[in-house]
Amino acid sequence: MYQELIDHIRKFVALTDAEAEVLPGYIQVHSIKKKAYLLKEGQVCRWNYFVGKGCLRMFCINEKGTEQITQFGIENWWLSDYMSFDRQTASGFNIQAIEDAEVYAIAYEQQAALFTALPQMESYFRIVFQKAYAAWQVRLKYLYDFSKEENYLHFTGSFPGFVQRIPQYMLASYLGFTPEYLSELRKKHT
Amino acid sequence: MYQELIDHIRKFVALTDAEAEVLPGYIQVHSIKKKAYLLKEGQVCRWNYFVGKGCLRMFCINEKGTEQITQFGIENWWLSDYMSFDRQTASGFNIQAIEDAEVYAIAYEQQAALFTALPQMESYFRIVFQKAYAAWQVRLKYLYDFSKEENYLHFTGSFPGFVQRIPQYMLASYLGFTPEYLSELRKKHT
DNA sequence: CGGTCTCTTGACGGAGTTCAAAGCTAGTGG
DNA sequence: CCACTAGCTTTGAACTCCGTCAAGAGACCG
Repeated sequence: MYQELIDHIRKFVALTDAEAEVLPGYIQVHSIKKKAYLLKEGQVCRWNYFVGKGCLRMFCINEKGTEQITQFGIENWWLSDYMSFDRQTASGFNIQAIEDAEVYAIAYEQQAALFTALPQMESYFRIVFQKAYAAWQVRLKYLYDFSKEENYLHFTGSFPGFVQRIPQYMLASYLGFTPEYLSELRKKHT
Repeated sequence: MYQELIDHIRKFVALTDAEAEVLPGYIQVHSIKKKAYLLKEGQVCRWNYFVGKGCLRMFCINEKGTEQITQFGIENWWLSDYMSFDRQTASGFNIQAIEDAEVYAIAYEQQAALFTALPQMESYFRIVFQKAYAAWQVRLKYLYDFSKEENYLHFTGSFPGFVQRIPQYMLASYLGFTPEYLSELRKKHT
């Protein structure tokens, strides 16, 4: 319990065992069944989630009524709609479990208290967000620089294990094209 | 001097006048001429830049040899290649001034000392990065959800003043299409 | 002024979408 | 543990958005 989170925090900042015991006062554990929703479009996003086990997806519904996946959340990754979370306004996203999952969740109202109790958590999140933003810059470079075919090859080459965990149509949605075209690419590349 | 930066910091955390006087010990001011480079592909990114005046662009060169703009940096915005900055590895990006600019720059080696001297700066950057990441999530939603035409209309509608500051071909590059197609869109929408 | 950027125009081509239908797979209940 | 069904994946044909290429017209700076 809390072990995945504690391990992750200790990769970036110091945290004594005594301090780690304080975490449950500010961060909850939620067990999520496959297909359950952690956030629905139109709601105010109350939680910032850390994935301990399992896999989440974040998506929105476009004007044609199809789901558009923008992010996956896997083990050791923080996921939330940060615009909605930060401003406590209605979200334009959905977050759903695509496997049974165990997540650690910080409520919006408890965030400030956590930073007061454990100031190094402020530092931890500074580092986490900086790295997440850095990863985004790289992702955007690929998105713009390469064709959809090249993006597919790059992604499957980089995360072969992950690709097998999710249905093809979700991969297609994440990469920004149709399941039909993905099928064509798969045939082409044996 | 330092006023734009101090004002920005004070939007998010407390900073006394005495503390503000410490900033020049850790953060430098650079005056940049139009077209000058702040970072070139292949270099290690040493600096994290805050734009006080002027406008920067971040771009990479794709395999066809054309420039692909991924971000602009305008007043009150932090800009850097955070992957290269964080890991001190070779960058895949260029950063260039597209107007004469005045920027505040934190060197990689001074970052830790700044956070020790002014712990609230850690909190400030946590907030800055969280908001930048939130803005990215929204940008990605638009990128995937809408056609290039809709993206063009949305961007020009949202930032009419900014669009007039930059050449058309840079706008086309940022939005992910060709100057020729942008020209077509402009004609179509009077 | 003259030359180099920048923007426009139009013809053509191709990457990727849409639609419809058929084949598969996996979960569920009996 | 099997059978049935709903959801997932594949196929193929028609179509369309947008890129490429080439050439000309402005616009800006020295």
